[in-house]
Amino acid sequence: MPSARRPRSASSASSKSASGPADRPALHLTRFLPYRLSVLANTVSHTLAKLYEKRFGITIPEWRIIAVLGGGETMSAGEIAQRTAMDKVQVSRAISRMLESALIIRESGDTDRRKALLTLTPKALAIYAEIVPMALTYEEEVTDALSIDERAQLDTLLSRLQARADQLAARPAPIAPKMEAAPVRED
Amino acid sequence: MPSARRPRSASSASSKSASGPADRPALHLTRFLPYRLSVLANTVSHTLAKLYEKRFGITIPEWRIIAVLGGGETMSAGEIAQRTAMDKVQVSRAISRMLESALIIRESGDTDRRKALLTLTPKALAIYAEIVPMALTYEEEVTDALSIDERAQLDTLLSRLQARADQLAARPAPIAPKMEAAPVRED
DNA sequence: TCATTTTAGTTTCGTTTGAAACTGTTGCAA
DNA sequence: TTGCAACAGTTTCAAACGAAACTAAAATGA
Repeated sequence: MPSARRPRSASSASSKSASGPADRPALHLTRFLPYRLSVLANTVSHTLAKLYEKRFGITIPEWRIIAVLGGGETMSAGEIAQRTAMDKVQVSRAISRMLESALIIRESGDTDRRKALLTLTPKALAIYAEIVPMALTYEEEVTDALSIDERAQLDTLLSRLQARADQLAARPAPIAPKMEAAPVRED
Repeated sequence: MPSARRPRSASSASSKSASGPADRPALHLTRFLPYRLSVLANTVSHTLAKLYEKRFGITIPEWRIIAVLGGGETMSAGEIAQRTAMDKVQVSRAISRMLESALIIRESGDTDRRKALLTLTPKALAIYAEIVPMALTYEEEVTDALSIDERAQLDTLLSRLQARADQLAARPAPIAPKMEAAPVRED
């Protein structure tokens, strides 16, 4: 059943004559990996976020920061950005919200005053302690849809895909802007 | 190797002697499914979006609409929303952008004048014809990281997870505890 | 029939986002 | 030293978003 293949005959479709829809490559969104990933990730994130947003009044970025600092460690905003895969703007904003709500403490670094050292407050650690079981429970509820073997497969697949996706993302944009045949541009 | 399990108890090496951190559940973001899905989906979507945003000046929602109407069909905004998994507001806005850039045509329905019938213009169909091969190529580049068997597995796993996630999302929120103040004690 | 509810889609409003510009700090090198 | 590039974070600004309110057109039903 998984062998449902997509018509992959993209090669000869470049004709502008557009007459024969026969060999026009088609794309079914519901089978298209980027779409599927996006929808799934959204469903999962939103469901989870609702659980803790209501309860603790924190957003996804704040939750992520709490997650990486939850062990009580101290780190810089840049390091948080790396570990949470958020960009520095997002981290900066989340931190200022958290400063206001007393979830985080910022101290100026001694050696390098550009880097601020960030640590969770006890209040945030308490949230962490409450939220983690919720999060793990939800994760388990989702993965309950899979057998043990499948969960291992999933782990492997996601890692592989992420590695490849990172690689492709790092690839510089096609060097030639290829404006030739700009068939769609009107202004 | 893929069966690396998550250590469900914190790494006991908590330097603080404070209380009993021994059995405090920990969560490593990099192994947490919602996070992994979110990062992967983002990487993939963004990389792909860059390919066509630059080239055609369309956004992700617009691309999705083009994708579902690319066969030349006509459908209502509501149907588009369903098929693209976007909400009606998002669809409405994407459509008005597309009307401005002459990518779509809106006709009032005969039988039901609430429903507008939407069809792509030739210009949009041309974009579709160009974008689909790009999109499929990108998808293949990503899935090249997987064996044939693994691609089939991925298909299965994603479907299962989506089904479960939908089911959990539909579940009514736990009887709103909705504590207004101090859901978390400070000490 | 006329009032009410439901459905389709749009608008509004406050928030969130991302890219780019900006501030302040450090490292480096002439 | 000074001068400048690189770095860490923040701010700005316009676009994008989501929830809820809104308009308009069916459907329901009394």
